[in-house]
Amino acid sequence: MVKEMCYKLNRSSMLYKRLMSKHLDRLNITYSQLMVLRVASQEPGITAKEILMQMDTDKATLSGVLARLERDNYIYRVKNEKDKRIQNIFVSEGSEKLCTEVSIIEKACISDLIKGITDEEAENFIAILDRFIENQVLKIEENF
Amino acid sequence: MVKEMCYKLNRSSMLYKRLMSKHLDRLNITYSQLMVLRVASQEPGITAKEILMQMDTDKATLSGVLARLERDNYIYRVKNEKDKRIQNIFVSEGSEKLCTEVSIIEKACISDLIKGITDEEAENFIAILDRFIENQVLKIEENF
DNA sequence: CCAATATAATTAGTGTACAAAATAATTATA
DNA sequence: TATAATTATTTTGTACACTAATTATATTGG
Repeated sequence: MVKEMCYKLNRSSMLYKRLMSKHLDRLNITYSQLMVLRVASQEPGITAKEILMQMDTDKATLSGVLARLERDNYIYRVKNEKDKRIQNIFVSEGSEKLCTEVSIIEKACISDLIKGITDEEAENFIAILDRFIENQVLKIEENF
Repeated sequence: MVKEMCYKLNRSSMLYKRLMSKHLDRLNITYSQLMVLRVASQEPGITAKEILMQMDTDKATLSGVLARLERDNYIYRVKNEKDKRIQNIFVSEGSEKLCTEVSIIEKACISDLIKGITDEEAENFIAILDRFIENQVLKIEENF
């Protein structure tokens, strides 16, 4: 039962990435990059560490994503003078526009995915998923 | 709402892979490899094409997974004489044992994940997830 | 029979996830 | 003040997902 749940969660996640990337290709940005860009645009001067805390991803992965965002001029980084280990991250001009543009695409992209699922069902679904995720986090922490 | 669902599905999927890979590390096999090995062990002489049809993954990805499974002696491949484009896949001795061993680990690993979720809730959850996945598949096909 | 087409599988290239190690700068401690 | 520990980030190495292109073989229509 749980095995089935896990398998299907994985499958759904894979399908979502496949679907989104098809649409994002045209804008020359990936889903992961976009997620980071969104967080960064909310808080000018944010550091990699702070992004990490908000996103529960891996620091090495984030490092790569930031490098590619910088390479493609979506963000720029400024060395912090007080603490030279830190770089402050700022989104470039136009990145904000890109974010809203993507939001529109995302809406269109996911609009049909709730077909045949009522609001109540979706709510119950999310509630159970939340509990499941909580259990997963606990289990991971317990196995350090 | 759907956006929240998608985000959480991704997160749960990521956590599951993280959790499983921690346990599988000891056995020197990855989750993807295991999934393929399981399918292959069900049907001796299966071809890559047939595995693909059962698993909805990418043929290039599968090619890599099979190469690593062969490299580590979990499977071996025999050129088909009738159609030389095809290789028939067989699992090596001991792979069956590995599969059952992993099943035990998997059970222990996911046992706590349903805590606080009743059987009925899990059933409803899977039913909605199935509908959601169906919609995703439709949407992907529609955007070719 | 042969050129066009289809099929099975691999290769090359990009991006992502994660572990482990390295680097560089800061802070705590003896 | 020298040394140790911690922190922020990058680098390295492995595995995957996906796209596009390629290789090798089979099949088909003229």
